[in-house]
Amino acid sequence: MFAATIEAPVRLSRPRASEAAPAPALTTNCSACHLRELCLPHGMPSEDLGRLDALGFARRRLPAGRQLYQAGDRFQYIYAVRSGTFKSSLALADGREQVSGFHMAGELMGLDGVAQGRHASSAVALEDAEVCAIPYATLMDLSSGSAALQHVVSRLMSREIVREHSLMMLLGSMNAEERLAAFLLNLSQRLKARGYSAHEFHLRMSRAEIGSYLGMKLETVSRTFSSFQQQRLLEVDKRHIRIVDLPGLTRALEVQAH
Amino acid sequence: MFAATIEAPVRLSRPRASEAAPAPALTTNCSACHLRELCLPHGMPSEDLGRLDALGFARRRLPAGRQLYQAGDRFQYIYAVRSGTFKSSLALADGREQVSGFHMAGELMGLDGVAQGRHASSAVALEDAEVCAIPYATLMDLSSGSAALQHVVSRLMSREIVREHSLMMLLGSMNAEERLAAFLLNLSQRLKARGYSAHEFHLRMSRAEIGSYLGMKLETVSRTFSSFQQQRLLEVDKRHIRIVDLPGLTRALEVQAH
DNA sequence: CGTCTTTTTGAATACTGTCAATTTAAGTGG
DNA sequence: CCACTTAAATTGACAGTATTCAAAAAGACG
Repeated sequence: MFAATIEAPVRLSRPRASEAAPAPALTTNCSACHLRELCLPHGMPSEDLGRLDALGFARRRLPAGRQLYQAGDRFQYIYAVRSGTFKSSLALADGREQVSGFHMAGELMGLDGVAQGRHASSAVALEDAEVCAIPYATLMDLSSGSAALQHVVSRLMSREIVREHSLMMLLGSMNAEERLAAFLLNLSQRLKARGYSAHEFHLRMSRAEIGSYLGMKLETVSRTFSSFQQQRLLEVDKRHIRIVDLPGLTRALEVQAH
Repeated sequence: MFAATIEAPVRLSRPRASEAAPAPALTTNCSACHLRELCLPHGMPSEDLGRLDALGFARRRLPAGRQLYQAGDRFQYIYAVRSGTFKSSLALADGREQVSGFHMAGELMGLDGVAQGRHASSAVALEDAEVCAIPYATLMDLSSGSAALQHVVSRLMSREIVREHSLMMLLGSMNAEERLAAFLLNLSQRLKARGYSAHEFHLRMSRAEIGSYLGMKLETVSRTFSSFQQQRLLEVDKRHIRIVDLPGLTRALEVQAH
């Protein structure tokens, strides 16, 4: 059963070419997926890939702003982003939220739910998006028969730990310029890995969301963007970013005279 | 093979009652361990516990200040703290370090190494300490035959993710007093869970290490301790801490008028 | 076309960091 | 046993960075 509080009615927009398929709406075939090198199947031998295919993960479309899951919801699925961008965030006691990550195609969400059997964070689509819903229990069953799959899952969790390490480092020891530079360079790399331009892109998140993620106020984010522009490192037009001086931006990260 | 750069010669102090045992020096029997409810075996059915016992994890003693592993070292073991306290830390490009965690009896270290096959952080004993060295590959082999063990390991990794989440929140949205209060309350809880006083304890780490962990300078840590003392929340004598007003300290966390 | 949200920018404030001096504790060696 | 050295912690004064409050401009959306 889906957790009723969050699993929004799946609005399959324009069921294109779905008449022929016998399966209920869209399911995923990992071995044929264009994201396979970025996603769960990465580094998996083809025989195990076949087993993943057999599961046929259901796809879900979400319009911009829709929540995928919420902290406290029963944990059943991990989600692989197929398209669009998500933010995940934690709620503080007093109602504030802190953004804990942004996720794009091929990245997994929801691994923090394994610990308690309930999601520890919430995930929201920042633009129209699509995910694969991977039933965790099924994945575990499958991986007990496959050392390779087991390792892949463990490695993904560990990668999440490492990712958070670097964010901690950022939050614990960098100033505003270093934080924003790190953020932009990270985004740039991930976009490049997905075949997009590393130099020019559109931010899917607001200044407030960036600030929340980086541990600074939205005004400071805005000022830092302006400062980078004055330094001729960036050209900024609202959410459209052009990295003019990539080495310079990288230096903003390295030259830390703390 | 042990990674020669870090695996210090195991100095088995006083091999007590080891003559009779055929196994090389000290090994662990999880099912009889006084830490079993806090450590890896937590929540594991007894049959799986038996399998853990069969592995007989080697113990290692470390004097204060000795490194257990270093970032970049080949990843082979995860470590369970038996006694003593550890800090784990990340090295920054410019040589600075950031403390990413403190670990005490029953807690696991090294899970961040799974991702790359190399340790992503370093771990150092803050006082004389002892660990169980758990060979990761063996643990994986074992868990492919046991769904319960597999779940336990996954849950532990996920718990690490959640733990880091809360640290991110701390670093991203709290001021100095809130950070230190959160740190002390967390320590207090963990000590209590281990049968120690929740109100009075001895810090194993320096002001600089606390500051690094909390994303503030050592002087600010010191000032905040003094401030808590003036507010009659704590009594502080160097590293000896007495929590005088636990509810008050908790309020320092909740009353965030940001 | 008006409303609402997002972003930018300015000015003043607050908090934390920096630099420096002092105290205390812990070790070292004469 | 005491002088000496070293490391850790505290405290003060000042500087610098980020936050807060406020206002205006620019888009986005219905």
